[in-house]
Amino acid sequence: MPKPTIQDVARAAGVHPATVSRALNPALVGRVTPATTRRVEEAAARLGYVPDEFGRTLRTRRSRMIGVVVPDLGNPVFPPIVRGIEDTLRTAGYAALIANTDDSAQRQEELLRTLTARRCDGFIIASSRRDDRAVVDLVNTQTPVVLVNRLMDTATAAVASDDAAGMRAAVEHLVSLGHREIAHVGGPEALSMTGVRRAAFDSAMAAAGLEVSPELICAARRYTADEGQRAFEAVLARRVPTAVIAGNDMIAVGCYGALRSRGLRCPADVSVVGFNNMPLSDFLDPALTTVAIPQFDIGTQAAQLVLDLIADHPPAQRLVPVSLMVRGSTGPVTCV
Amino acid sequence: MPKPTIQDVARAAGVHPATVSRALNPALVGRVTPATTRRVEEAAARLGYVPDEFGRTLRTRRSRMIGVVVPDLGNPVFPPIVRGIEDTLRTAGYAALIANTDDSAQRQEELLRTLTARRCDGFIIASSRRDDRAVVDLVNTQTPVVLVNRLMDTATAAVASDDAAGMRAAVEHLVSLGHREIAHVGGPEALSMTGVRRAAFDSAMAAAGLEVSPELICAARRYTADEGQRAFEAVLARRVPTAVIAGNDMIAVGCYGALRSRGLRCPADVSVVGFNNMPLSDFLDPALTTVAIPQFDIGTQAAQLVLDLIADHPPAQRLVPVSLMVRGSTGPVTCV
DNA sequence: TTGTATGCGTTATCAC
DNA sequence: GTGATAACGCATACAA
Repeated sequence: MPKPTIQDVARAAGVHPATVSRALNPALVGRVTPATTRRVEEAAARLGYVPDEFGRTLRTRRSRMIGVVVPDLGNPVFPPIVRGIEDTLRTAGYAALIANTDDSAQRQEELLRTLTARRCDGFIIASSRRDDRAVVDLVNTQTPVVLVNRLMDTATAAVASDDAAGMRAAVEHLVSLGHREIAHVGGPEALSMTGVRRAAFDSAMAAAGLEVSPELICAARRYTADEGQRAFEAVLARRVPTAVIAGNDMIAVGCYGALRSRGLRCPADVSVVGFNNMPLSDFLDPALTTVAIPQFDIGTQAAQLVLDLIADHPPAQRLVPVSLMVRGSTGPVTCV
Repeated sequence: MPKPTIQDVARAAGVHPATVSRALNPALVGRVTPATTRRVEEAAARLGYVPDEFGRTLRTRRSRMIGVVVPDLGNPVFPPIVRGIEDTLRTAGYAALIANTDDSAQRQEELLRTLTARRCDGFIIASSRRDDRAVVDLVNTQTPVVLVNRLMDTATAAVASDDAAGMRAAVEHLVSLGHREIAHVGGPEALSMTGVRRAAFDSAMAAAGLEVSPELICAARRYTADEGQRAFEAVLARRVPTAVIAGNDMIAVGCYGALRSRGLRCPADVSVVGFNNMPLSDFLDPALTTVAIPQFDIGTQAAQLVLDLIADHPPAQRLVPVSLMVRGSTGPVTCV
């Protein structure tokens, strides 16, 4: 038997469909007599009626769906964020439509088109390129958009980790261990996060009175272990630093690989610091010292911000605090 | 300006909306004159018209959305599966609506209700309890359902890893290293996967001519590192085996923790084998020997199966091959 | 308090 | 080959 509609309930309760709609709408309590309400509720329960979100969307022009755009769910930092988003949205009666861009601008544009065609009420975008026409366009059409880990301008809602503070803490930690030759392996230049963390690295180094040596800086082509390894191997071929700060934990894992492939030990020869505190980073070999960002919380806040935008609140920005998790991958400089 | 509708395109092209629909439908090529088609396509391009999936759903009664139900996206084994699903669905013009159950039967029931209210065309369910009324009901209503890692009966489409073969390979590997005292830490009894892997363990042990000692068997309350550690600590308090096979990799990570907390070394004192080959399992300390299941591929196949069901193919079942990844967490029994 | 009428965007089905 | 029409399920402004 097909799913019962509001019509079926109306027939069963001997009332008009509109009355069923009102009786079942908690916001309209008092506009229907208790007796009628009870009859309707009974009929609905008996038939197993669940209001069709689709019909509701059609009428209200609200789909209660949020498009969630991430670079790659396979990167362990994103699942906790997505869970935070999903839990918060579900509690509010919303659903998340998740899409992966693999950092491709073209793919992202397609996805946003598709998600728009599905009438998403808003977007949470955790995948931000520097030249993000598609996102700018979206914001300009008054669509609720929340950026994750990117502040665009004050008119756009966003939640981001305090990367500058994190980078300072990382550099200070390494300096306190005696390091002065500190490398940085960032991600793809096209992503805004890369620039933010790179700039944070530069100023943290300057604040510590250290020079940033150009030959100790490089960019992985993606935020993955493979590309991180390849990038750091290029650095090591030029000069071996005493420590490296990676653009994120996956790149840090790649740095582990690069060190191994050259017979260097971590942290005895080179200390490694990651970024994000992704799941399992504490179980790596060695356990990774990393700048912890509150992943689940970032997801929660992003969801809350997009719900706020939908409720016509002005766009807000949140900078969430980070903390350095000191583990086994960093140690004092060993004299040769 | 609001999103253009088919009406706007019709006006701009000087034709009827129905003609626009036909002209833009690749399946109906030839039913509209080339000249008209070109006029329509030009108007659509000029206005930036994208057919509204919502209106289409209303009319065709097909939402092109698939509900994807997983226990917890935070478990590293699921993101690759979900990516396989999502990539395949997107290529076919479908979208994935993802929901986490946290292994709660009640939550799963709610989610299925919600997803049904959103008119999902089908479901991929990777979260299967033994007593899964909600899923059985769903299947009975002729809704396309694909189970992941659970075979229910021959009438239900499913894709599962060949856990029996994997468990045999794990036991044989340990036996070849001289192990005879092999423990098993499974997951919650209520989940079907737990029973499957437990039974596979029993028969693999029998096939190797080994006794299964009841005091070396136990069940974690969840498939997490914390619960795995707690469960294995209980085993260790009774008797220390020379090896343990975990119900999945997160439990194996918990076993690492339990060994450490008792001052035992892996693999010198106790060898550990995991299940799933989740991301980063090769970067753990020590690198985890584990039964590898083709996660992305499982997702791809699950998506294909649900699309097949929607296309009215009969339900198919796929048993995907597994392979044992031998790494640092297993070694020969050391004589005391 | 309840019933009536309407429209959301699209496409299948008919009629021309 | 193209136009007209109806229908999908619901919520709301308006009428009774």
